[in-house]
Amino acid sequence: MRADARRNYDRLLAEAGEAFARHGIDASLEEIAKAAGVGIGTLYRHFPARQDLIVAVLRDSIDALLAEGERLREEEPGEALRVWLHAQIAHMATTRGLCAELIIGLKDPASPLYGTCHLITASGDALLRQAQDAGVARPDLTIQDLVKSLNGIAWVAERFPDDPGQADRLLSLLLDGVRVRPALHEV
Amino acid sequence: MRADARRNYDRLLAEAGEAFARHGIDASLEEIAKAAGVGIGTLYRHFPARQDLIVAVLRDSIDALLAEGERLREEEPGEALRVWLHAQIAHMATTRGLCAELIIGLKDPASPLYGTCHLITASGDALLRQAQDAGVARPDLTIQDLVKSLNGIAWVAERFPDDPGQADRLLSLLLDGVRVRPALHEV
DNA sequence: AAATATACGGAGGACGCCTCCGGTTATCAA
DNA sequence: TTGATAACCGGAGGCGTCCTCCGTATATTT
Repeated sequence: MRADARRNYDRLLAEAGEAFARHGIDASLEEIAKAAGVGIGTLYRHFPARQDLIVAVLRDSIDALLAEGERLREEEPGEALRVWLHAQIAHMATTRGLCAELIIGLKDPASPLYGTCHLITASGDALLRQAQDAGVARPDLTIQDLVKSLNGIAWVAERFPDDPGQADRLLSLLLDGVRVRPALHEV
Repeated sequence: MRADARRNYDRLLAEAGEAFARHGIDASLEEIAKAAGVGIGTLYRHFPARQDLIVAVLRDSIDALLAEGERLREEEPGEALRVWLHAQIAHMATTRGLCAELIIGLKDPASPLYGTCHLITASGDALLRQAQDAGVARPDLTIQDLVKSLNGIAWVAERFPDDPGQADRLLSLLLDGVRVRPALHEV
């Protein structure tokens, strides 16, 4: 990689991080290029799709999340799952529109986010299974549905930025359910 | 209202219904105007904001939903709530992007959907309270959080059109919770 | 039939995405 | 040091969408 290319790549990454944080993940790519002092063509050469830019920006925080998932396997299963869920929600709350992008990455093998999303899912799957084996989580629940519910919660919370407790309340509801007495074999 | 205006209004409504059903609620307004054989200016005069068009298109189905809510007050509380939740989900699944629009209408008093959304919420509130009084729904749950969860589920399901059971599974999960034994006073 | 209130249409400015290619520059070999 | 060349850069331009504005046309009324 040529030195000038590297320089531009780094600048773009920095400005993209800034822009995503400020304007959400749909920030204007032309703005990002301009802020990086680079033509729009250069941005597209380095990051052919918006998702490529996203994965690059998020790499560090996602690595941290995966490490946390690893660590939690040593904890008490029920609590480990709860903490993991909170961590996921908190991460998605980091950037407006992120949950929408992640849910696309979850189902579209062509998305640059596909691999990452499935690593996260696998990380959660281990914790869910532990909880199920310990008898503290419904045995018929799949990690796919759990992750989707999580995305849904993050999506909702994103729309109520004035209510900081929103995501936690919805997550608690998901954990405990609407019904007072759960009826496992009713549905 | 002048006769030609009325004619154009009706045509726009019909074409909008068609377009929303086919392309989702973000369908191009210029396309709708063209399909109705009308200038874009005419569309904007009749429906200054996209939401005005949406409420007009949805009026009938929402009236039906409200009537159903009314009817359900006569049923057994727990079952009534469950049916109502399913009906809401089914309605949102009608049009791609609808749940996103509704959740905006829920919080923004300036939105043309505000009134409608709160009528629906009120309708659900009656059923939730009945269920709570009957001891079959968590007493600390608010209708606001319940409706938001519903929107989240609809949003997720919208992204998995190939999985028709998606919404129902997530709704069941919401009803019964992740945990096997709910811990009411734990959170 | 004339007057008037009402409604129509689409040009045009703004913005965002993405492609394409003529011009520039870093790098390496001689 | 000096070409040669492969790699890289920039932004104009085509496209689609939103929304506004105002000169023109037409329904309605007197």
